[in-house]
Amino acid sequence: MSQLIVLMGPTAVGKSKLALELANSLNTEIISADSVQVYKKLDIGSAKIKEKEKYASDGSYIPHHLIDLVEPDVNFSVADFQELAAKKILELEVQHKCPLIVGGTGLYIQALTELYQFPAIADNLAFRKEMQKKAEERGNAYVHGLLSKIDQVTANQLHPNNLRRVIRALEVYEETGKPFSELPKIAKENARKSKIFCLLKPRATLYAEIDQRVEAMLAEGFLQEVKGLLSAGYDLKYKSMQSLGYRQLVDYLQGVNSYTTAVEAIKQQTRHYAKRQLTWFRRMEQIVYIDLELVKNPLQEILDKIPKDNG
RNA sequence: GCCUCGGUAGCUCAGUCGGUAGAGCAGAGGACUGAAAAUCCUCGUGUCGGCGGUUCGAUUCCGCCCUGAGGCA
Repeated sequence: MSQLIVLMGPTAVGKSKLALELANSLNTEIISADSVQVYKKLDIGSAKIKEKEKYASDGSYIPHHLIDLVEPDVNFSVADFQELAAKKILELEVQHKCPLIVGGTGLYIQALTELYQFPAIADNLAFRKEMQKKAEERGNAYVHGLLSKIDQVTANQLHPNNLRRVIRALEVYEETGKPFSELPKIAKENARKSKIFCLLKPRATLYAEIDQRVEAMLAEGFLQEVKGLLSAGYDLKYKSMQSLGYRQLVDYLQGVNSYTTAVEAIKQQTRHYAKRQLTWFRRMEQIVYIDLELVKNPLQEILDKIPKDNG
């Protein structure tokens, strides 16, 4: 089994372009690890690569996988990603191509590199709703208290206000009969080696480029895209539409916000998001950081650090 | 020239009946196992425009000056 090559980095840092050249050099294909690009029709706002852009500088076509998997009304999850990515990785290995994972969704990447194990249960939406209602009626602390009774360890780790995850832990208990903290979490015995590269830029540069990219998306017709999605019946109740940029433009189109407020909010929240991504990356182990402002030839730098016995 | 209201954290502003000040936003740090572009937690010292006066003590009261907005001539 070959090792995984991972190229990650915060939003707007310039992953996609470098990924094309890297994939070409390694004679392989790209597996995207992006929680929004999995949705069809969310193109401009997710900065999805266009068909005509999937060519390396020497003209070679680079296939991209795990993009456009489901319609916007399907709720896609990490577990889905993990399963599909594993399948795709296997397919590439059969062709003696080393899997190249490219993306910014930390959880998705870590679910792959650390082989997270997820309990084999279906979403219990009714249960979630019920708990939500309890929280509204009796407070977050009450629901957190319910968790304390059946799983003190997880309860201690979760802030009572982090309702979403408190409810999830309760749901897992409801479905499996076991406390969330006692489930096996990582399948270490099957762990595969991975070489992880993280692209960086100084914070100020990154933030300036985020602003520019938001403007570029709007110039490209982001608002039209959101209008189209809304009129096709995809609204904020779907998680795809709760993605950055989409939700703010929906707010504008529904009269909640002015256009300028919406645009400013997109920029701000994208900055916050980039910061959260960096926090996530920082905790991952054995990351090779590539500062794009310091490294002259990032492609070469990466290639030099990939062990030759690969693939 | 006169009158009125302002000048307090990077921004918008609150406040101190005189005991050196606090919110929101921005920004920073963190958590994260089936919503993750989601969700959640933590972090606020700044010549309180300047110089004087009164006072044990002034950002707060008084005077002058600088400065912004509006009004009257």
